[in-house]
Amino acid sequence: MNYNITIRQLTDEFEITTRTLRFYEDQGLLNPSRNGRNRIFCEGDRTRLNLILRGKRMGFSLAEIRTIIDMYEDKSGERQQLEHLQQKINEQRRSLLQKQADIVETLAELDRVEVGCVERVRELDNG
DNA sequence: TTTCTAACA
DNA sequence: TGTTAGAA
Repeated sequence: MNYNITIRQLTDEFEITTRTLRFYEDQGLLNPSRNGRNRIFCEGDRTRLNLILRGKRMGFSLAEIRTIIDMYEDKSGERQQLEHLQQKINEQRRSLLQKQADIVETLAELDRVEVGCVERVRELDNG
């Protein structure tokens, strides 16, 4: 039921590096138990890693992911946890849409400047 | 061989 | 997060 796996097995399974796992631990997203100095990961850690990776796919920062996961594991107040996650999702969506709009604007500016360049070159060629 | 910590051309 | 040196 409750198995222990090495850092290697976990990195192989999720295609990440040991450095990444240790980094997540440093950031407080993971806290595997220890066998002496070596890290021992259990099912809970594996589930947690899944949530971390999912959070990354949604574009959340590790700090945001940490708070979300901490709430997720806190059995009390599931409704509040879900509402918090929805709020973060909305913020993320708004942020991405804004970036998308900014890029569209920048692209349009590039087009305008390019048109100016083309016109000026024609002037030089003609006169 | 594997994992760990710590540090950074 | 990558890479790597040196230790356990």
